[in-house]
Amino acid sequence: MSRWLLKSEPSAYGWADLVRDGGTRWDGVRNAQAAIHVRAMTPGDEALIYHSMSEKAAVGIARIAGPTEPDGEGGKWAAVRIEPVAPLPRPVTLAAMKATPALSGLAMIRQSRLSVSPVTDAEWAAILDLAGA
DNA sequence: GCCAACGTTGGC
DNA sequence: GCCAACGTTGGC
Repeated sequence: MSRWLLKSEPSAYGWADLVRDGGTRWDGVRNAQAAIHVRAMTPGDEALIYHSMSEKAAVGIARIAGPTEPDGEGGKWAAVRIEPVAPLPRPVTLAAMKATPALSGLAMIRQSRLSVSPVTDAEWAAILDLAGA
């Protein structure tokens, strides 16, 4: 099982929307590197939902709920269905992640514009620890 | 509001 | 195929 981080602007679509909907099709990714990550997802993988811009914090855990599907014209891009698993006991801010040595290599930190990025097992554990889980 | 990072577009 | 110009994202 792999682990991921999905970035979203909460005013566009956030954790609360995901919970309300019971799941959603995560589409509209229009970045080649991010699309590679989407295509690498398999059902059962887990993903942190991170709110960018105003909040800058990871807020919940979602599960990849289906196989990746073509997205966009000609299926050039990829989308995947996700479902909410649980909110983090407390949000983990970007500042907290940056202040944690174990997370210095986190893909999202190294490349802030990447909207879909991998999270290693060790990084995942460190983030859940910060979340009080 | 500004700026850095990065991607894309279009002229040559 | 190169590169300048421009657009977008997202942190600060």
